[in-house]
Amino acid sequence: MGCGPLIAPWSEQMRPLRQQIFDRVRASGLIARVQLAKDLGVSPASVTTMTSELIEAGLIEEVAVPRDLDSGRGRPAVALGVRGAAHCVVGMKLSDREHTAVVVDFAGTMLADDAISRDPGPATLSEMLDAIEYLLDKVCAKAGIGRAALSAVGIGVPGFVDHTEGMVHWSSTLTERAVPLAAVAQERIGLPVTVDNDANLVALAELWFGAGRTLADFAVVTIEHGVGMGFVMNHRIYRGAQRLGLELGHTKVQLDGALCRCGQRGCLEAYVADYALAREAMTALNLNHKQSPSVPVLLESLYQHAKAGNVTARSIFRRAGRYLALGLANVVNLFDPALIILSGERMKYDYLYAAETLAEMQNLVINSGRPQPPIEIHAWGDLLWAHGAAALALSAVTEKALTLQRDIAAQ
Amino acid sequence: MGCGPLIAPWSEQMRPLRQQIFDRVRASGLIARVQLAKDLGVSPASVTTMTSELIEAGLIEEVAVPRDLDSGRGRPAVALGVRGAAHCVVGMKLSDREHTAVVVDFAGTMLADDAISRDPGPATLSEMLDAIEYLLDKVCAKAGIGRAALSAVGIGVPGFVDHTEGMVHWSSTLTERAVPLAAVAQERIGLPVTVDNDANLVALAELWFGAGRTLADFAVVTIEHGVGMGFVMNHRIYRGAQRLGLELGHTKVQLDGALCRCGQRGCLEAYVADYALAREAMTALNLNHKQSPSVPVLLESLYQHAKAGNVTARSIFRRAGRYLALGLANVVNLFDPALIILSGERMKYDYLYAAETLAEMQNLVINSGRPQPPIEIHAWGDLLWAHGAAALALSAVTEKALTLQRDIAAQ
DNA sequence: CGATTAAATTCAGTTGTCAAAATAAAAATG
DNA sequence: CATTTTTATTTTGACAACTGAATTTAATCG
Repeated sequence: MGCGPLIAPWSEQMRPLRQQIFDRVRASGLIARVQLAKDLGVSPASVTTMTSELIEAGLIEEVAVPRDLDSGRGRPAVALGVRGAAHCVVGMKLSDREHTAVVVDFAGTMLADDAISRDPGPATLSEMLDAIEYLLDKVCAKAGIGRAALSAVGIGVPGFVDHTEGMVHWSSTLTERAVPLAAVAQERIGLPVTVDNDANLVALAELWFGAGRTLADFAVVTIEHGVGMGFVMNHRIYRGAQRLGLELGHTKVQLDGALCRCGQRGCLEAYVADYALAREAMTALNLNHKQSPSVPVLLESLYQHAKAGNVTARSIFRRAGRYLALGLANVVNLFDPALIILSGERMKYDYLYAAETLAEMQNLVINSGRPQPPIEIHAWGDLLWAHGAAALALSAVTEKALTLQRDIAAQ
Repeated sequence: MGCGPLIAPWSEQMRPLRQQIFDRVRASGLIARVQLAKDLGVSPASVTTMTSELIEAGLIEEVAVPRDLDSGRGRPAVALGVRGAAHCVVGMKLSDREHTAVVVDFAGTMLADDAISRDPGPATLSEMLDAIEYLLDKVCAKAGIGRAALSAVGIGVPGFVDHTEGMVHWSSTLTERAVPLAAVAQERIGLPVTVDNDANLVALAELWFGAGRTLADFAVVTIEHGVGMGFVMNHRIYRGAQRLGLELGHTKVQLDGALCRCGQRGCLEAYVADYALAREAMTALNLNHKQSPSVPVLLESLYQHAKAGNVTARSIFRRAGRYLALGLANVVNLFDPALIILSGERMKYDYLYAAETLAEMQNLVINSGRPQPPIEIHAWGDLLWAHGAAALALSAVTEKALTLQRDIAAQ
C-alpha cells in the first residue's frame, strides 16, 4: 500500500534566510547588500532586515573599503563582512608523530599556529588529554588570548571516528577503544569539543578554504600513515550509514594480496601507505630489524636511491603507484567526482603521482566519452588538516550563534 | 578572502508543504489528516488548507474506509489517498533480449504489464523507436486505455545515460552513439519521455516500491549482461558529476586481469557478468564456436553441471563469487550503505551468493566494530525494472502537476 | 548647484503558517 | 433517548517572513 520514498520530516532541512545570508557573507569575505540580494535571489528589503539583525547581534559588521576607483556613479555600496572578533576557535590535528593546532577567528582568519612532536605509537587517553590541553594553551598563548576567549575546539583523529556521537571507536593514536573523546575533552578543557576523522578534516578544509569551495561533489584522498578518503556531496561531507567515514585504504585491490595492518589481505593501504613502502624498503636496502631507522628516514633514503637509479627502489614506488592508480580509478568509476584532490605529506614522493601513474589511472577509468575529473596535488602539511578541524569548530559555533540569535529575535 | 562553501542559491531546494503533503499521502497509501499533521510536524490547520486545495485539483481524494472496529471513540478520521485516475504513466525497460513495460496509475497501482522479446545485439534507433511504439500500444491496449490517456513515459536503457539531458551516450542495445533519446521518443509518441540508466531504475524501484522506502542511503547492485549499480543517498539517486551513473562493473579488481568487453582488463564485470561466465563455460564444457548455444542456455547448462558436481564448472562459479565478494566489500568500504540489494535475473544462480561468498565478503570488509550492512537478494525479473521506469515517469508527472497547481493557486 | 545614478531603507500588503476556538461525528453514559 | 466524552476537522484571527514600490541617502557628472 502506497509508494514513493518515506522521507522523514525535515530530513531536507531548509536553511532559514538568516543562515543563508550569514554563510554567504562569510563565504564572500566582503560583500555588499545588493550583491547578497542578487546572489540569494531575495529582495533587498529582506537583506536589510536580516543584516541589521546580524549586525545588532555583533556577528557581522560594515567594513569601510578604500574608494572603488573605476565605477563611480550612484550611492556606493557598503561592504559587509563577518566580525572576526565575535568568536575564536581552535582546530587541532592529532597524528602519529605530531600534533598541530591553529587559532582561527570567526571570519576564518588564522591568528596563530603551533605544533608539538611526539613519539610514534598509541598513547593512553590521559596522555592524549594532557597533550591536547598543553597544545591548546601553547597556541592560545601564541595568539595572545586566554583559553576563556575561545568558543569551541575541533579535533581530528585518525581512525574510526563517529562525528555525530563524538566517539572514537578506534584510533592508531589511542590505546583505548570506544572513547567518547568529544565529551571527555570537553570536560577536561571546559569548552565545546567536536571530533572527526582526519580524512574528513582535509575534505572540510578544502570545502571551507580551498579548491572545493565552488564544487558540490569532490573527493579528497590522503596518503600518510594510512590511506584515507573524504567525500563531499552536495556541499556536505558524506559519512555513510554508520557515520564512520569511507575506508578507501581498505578497499581490496588484490585477492589474497599483501598483508595490511588491519589484518586483512590485499588492501590498497598495504601497497601505498608509508608503512607498506617502509617494509619493502627494509628488504630493498638490506636492513635488519635491529638497525631499523624511523619511517620518514627510511622513506627518504628509499626515495634517494630511486632517484639515483636503484632499480629495486624504483620498482617499489612503481608498484605503489600502479595500485594507487587502480584505487583512484575505482573512486572515479564509483563516485564520479568533479575533482579529486590528493593530499598528505607523502605526496612529496612524486613517484606516487608521476605522469606515468596518472596516465595509468586514466586508462583504468571506464571511458564514457566524457572528460575525466581533474586531479590536484596538495602537498600541504598538517596545517591544512588543523584548518579543517577549525572549520569543524567554526560551523558548530556558527550554528549555535545563529539559532541563539533566532530565538532572541523570536521572543 | 572569505571561507566556507559557496552554496548556490536553492541548491538545497526546500520542498513546499504542498509537495511534502502529497508525497506523504502517496507514500502512505491511505492516511488521515491528523496523522499527516503529526508526521510532518505541521498544524492540522495547514493540512486542511493544503489537502482541500489538492482535492480541489483532483490530485488526492477522500476514501471511505470500512469501519475501524477496535478503536472507537471520537469523530472517525477520514482517510486520504492519491486519486489514481488523475494520471496514467508507462514504464519501459529495454534490454538485450526483451523489452518490458507496465502501465501504472497516479497512485502507483499497476494496471497492466506486457513484454516483447527481441534478437540480442544492438538495434538502430529507428528499430528501437518502432519497438517502443509497438510495446506502448500493446500494453495500453491490455490496460484498456488509449495512448492519449497517458501523461508520461519512462524508459530505462543499459549503458551510459544522462538522465537530466535525456541523452543516451552509448548503449549495448543501440548502434548509434549520443542519441537524444528522450527528445526523439517524445517526438515520435507524442508524450513526455524521461530516460535513465537501467541500474538506476532498479534503485528507483526499490526506493518507490521496495525495501528502500524507509532508508536514506542504500546501494543496489544488478548482475545481468553487465554489472550495474545504483546508489540512493539522502532519499535521492546519486548520479555523479557527469551524471552518467556509477560503474561498479568496471571497477578494477585485478591489475592486468581478465579482458572486459569495455576493452580494459581486470574489470569486475569480466569475472562475474553473464558473458564472462559464458565464455568460461565454453571452455569448461568443451564447446567450439560453431556449436555455441545462447548465453542463457549455456549458463543453465553450466549451472546444472556445477550442481551435479562438475569441479571445473563449480570453480567458474566459485571464482566469480569470490570476485563478486571483493566488489561488494569495496562498495561497503567506500559507501557504507544501510542496505545492499542484489538484483537481476542471474541472481538465480545461487552460487553467486552462496553462504561461502557472503562470508568471504564479510571478511573483506574492514572491521570497524559496527555491524555490517544487511544484504538482500531480489531475484525479481524485468517487471521490477519497468516499475522503476514508471516511478521515473511518475515523479516527472507529479512535479509538473504540483507546480502547475501552485501557479493556479497563486494567481 | 541641480540632475543623475545606484544603494539602502521604509512601509504597506501578501503569503504561509499556527494557536485557539468552534464545529462535527462518532461512542459511552446515565 | 438525551447528554457527555472523545477525537477529527474546519474556521478564525494573529503573526512572522518576505516582497514590491516608493522613498531616502550618498555619491558622481555636467
